[in-house]
Amino acid sequence: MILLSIIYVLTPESEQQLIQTAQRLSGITLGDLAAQLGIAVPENLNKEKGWIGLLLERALGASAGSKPLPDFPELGIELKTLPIDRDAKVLETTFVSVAPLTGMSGVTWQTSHVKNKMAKVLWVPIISERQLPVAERLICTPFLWQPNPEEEALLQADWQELTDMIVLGEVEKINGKYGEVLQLRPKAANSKAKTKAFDKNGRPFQTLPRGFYLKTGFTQQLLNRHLRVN
DNA sequence: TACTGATCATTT
DNA sequence: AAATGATCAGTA
Repeated sequence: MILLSIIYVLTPESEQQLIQTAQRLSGITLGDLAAQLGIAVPENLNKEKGWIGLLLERALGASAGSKPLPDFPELGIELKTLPIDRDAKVLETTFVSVAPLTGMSGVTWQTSHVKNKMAKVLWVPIISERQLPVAERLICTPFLWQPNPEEEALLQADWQELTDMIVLGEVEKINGKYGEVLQLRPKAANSKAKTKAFDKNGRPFQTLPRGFYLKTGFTQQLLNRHLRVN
């Protein structure tokens, strides 16, 4: 008798189906998953930092490519892997979206990329300690999250503060310390990458592209809630 | 050891 | 160049 593959290669047709498939991945290693998908596992992630995210996208049937859409457009769900250690401590910040530095007149929280990306997220925690070989890293129980009013208020406040600074031409004054739960940091190929922004006199200049990231304390709380529930 | 700034691959 | 997927790694 042949075991049914736990791998889902077609796009899920419902939220429940997606969650069910994700749940069936929990408890298996990245090496096992990659083998079933016929994908080679890198020695480390130095040159393939997004490898785990792409692996999970394929396993769950996310729409391929780098389109400006949620991973599961029909379901309005974004997929995020969450690196944790064996004690369920979050190890990294979570990239949300690139930060527009121009053409933001009229942009509000309601229409922001941050709000829309974080509207509904399927989090897949991965025990991903650096010392652990990539193939041995372990997929944990996924959970679907929608920001509650308090969480959304936190995100909105930080987004507003950071966006206001950008609009005022103070983007280069921003560092990772700003924001309680959401920060603005470089998001680029290297420190020489440039994109257009405006200075405080409204004059265009070239600066490092930035992105919004969720701080680890925030994602840690989301995870803790679900650990208590489960 | 936590955190911020730097960096890597791929696709459009 | 900008979007997708993130983690690396030096230093405070």
